[in-house]
Amino acid sequence: MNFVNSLSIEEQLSLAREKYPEIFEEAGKKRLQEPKTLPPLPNSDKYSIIKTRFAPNPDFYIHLGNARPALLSYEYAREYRGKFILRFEDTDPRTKRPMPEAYRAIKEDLKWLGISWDEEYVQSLRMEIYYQVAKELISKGGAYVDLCKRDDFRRYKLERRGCPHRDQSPEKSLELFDRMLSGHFGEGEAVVRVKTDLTSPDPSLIDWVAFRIIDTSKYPHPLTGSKYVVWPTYNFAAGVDDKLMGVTHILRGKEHALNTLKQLYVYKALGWEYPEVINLGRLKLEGMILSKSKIKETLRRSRGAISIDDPRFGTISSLRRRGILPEVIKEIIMEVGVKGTDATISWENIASLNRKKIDPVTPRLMAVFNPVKLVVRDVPKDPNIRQLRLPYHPTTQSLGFRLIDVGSEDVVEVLISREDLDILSKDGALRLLEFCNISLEKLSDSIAEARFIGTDLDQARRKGLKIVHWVPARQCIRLELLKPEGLKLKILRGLGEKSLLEFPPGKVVQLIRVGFTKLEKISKESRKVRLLYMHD
RNA sequence: GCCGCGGUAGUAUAGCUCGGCCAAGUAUGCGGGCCUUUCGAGCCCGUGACCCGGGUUCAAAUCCCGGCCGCGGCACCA
Repeated sequence: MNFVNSLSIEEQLSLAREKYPEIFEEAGKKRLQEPKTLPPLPNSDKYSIIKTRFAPNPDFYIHLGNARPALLSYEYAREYRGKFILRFEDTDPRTKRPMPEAYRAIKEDLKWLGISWDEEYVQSLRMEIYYQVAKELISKGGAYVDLCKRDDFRRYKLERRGCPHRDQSPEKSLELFDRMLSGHFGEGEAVVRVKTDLTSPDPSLIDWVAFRIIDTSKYPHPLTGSKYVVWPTYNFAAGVDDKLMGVTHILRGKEHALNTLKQLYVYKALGWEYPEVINLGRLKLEGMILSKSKIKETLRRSRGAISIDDPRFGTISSLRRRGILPEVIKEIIMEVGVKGTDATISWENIASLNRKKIDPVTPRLMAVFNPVKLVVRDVPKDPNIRQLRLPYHPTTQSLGFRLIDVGSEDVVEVLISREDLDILSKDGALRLLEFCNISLEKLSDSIAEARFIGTDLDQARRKGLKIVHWVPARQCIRLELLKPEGLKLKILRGLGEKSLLEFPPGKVVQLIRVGFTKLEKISKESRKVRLLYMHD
């Protein structure tokens, strides 16, 4: 061995090749691409049926970051032939007030992502269950009702001492709990605390709050109104539900890492076993807003001018509007994988995946921005030349074709973009895509004139002519293209083929040499369309 | 302040558990070529990374220690 390492790499390789040729054959073979698969779940054989869950707070719409735990949880449940649960965590009617339409919107977004669920729960409808468990926990000495002022408790905690209520009997706490339930206490006057290790180095862990009082006459819950005033905190409700619902594997954002430790105290006190936990890193979407609070603020500031599916947001509805296929989102999330590292998803990557999928089935049309008029002389008055029948896609025949008639006048007027006119003036000639080759005759501020020199594509190739898109001046429509650029939303105005009017709203079309776009609004009467720019 | 997690090309990821198949794979991006009536797609070629410093070892992306950087959490939000 020592001898081997004293050789150069080349010498080592050739020596090894001589002695063990089979190793090298193996290595050459496994270069093939493998599809991305999920790593196995920890301790999956411990459970007879694998159960995962996605537990959003319906205080807002979900975004790409939420799609990570949702999609992975769902995929795992499927792979292990287990069950997947959807659970709405809406136990804070005060600071995270549920948004009534969010329950529905989240389900819609999940369905669009291809996610279906076997069970559905709403926590605010399970209050009696939490009360029940709380009573059990208190009787077992795992929790107590604390009447301390918030600041007083903090002092006890920082000194690593229990507050006076900590040692009161379970009976006393149960009695106080009943008084909480009956509405005897106001906000901040009483809480249920879970007994934890007082010596924990992390003070936030110590005797955390499991229930607090929320005055629902002031902050009614959208589903239960003012019926309840004692509300479980996230850690209590989620922890208890995961056990009660038989969840075996929890996939959630790493911001919950500490919560696992908190909930463990409840589990220990009740003799439960904690599910397997996988903490996931956060997702960012390059150049887009994902943060709930930022989206809300932007929405508020726009005063109704923009909506939740604004293309600058990373919400699921925005990606859907942007024409991104759900399977692309799925692929990206599978690619990012099951781990605690944060990832910044690049828009280029999403666009590339999406493009490859839609390209073969997307009609291609022409539209011109920065249009300038170009007069073409000497175009033969041959219907074969002047009446064009153009396929929507060069290889996908089934997409059909459209007719472009450039008219029968002596001169043909077309519009090309300002940038392409520069090409014409520089090269002296170019090819109008699918139409004819032209050479420049006259160019001034007010007029651009060219001459027909043939329809032959091979001629254009031989001459190295650039091929540019165009629209006929006599029959074109106005269009507006909404294009997100960073955090700005630009509106580009241009002219396009009239056959754009024939598509239904929501149709994705490729504007040749511009990019993929989605038709959002079509007005046949005013001969105008509005498109949303998707990606190159 | 305290606690936790993580660091492989511009971006994302494979490899790290069990050190040698890694002169580090793949996708995207970028550069070039071919093909193609788009600046799209396809095909081919190229570009570019193991956070830093020590240690262990014949051998370290992989194990150990220290540092640096990033991210997350923190007390009646979820």
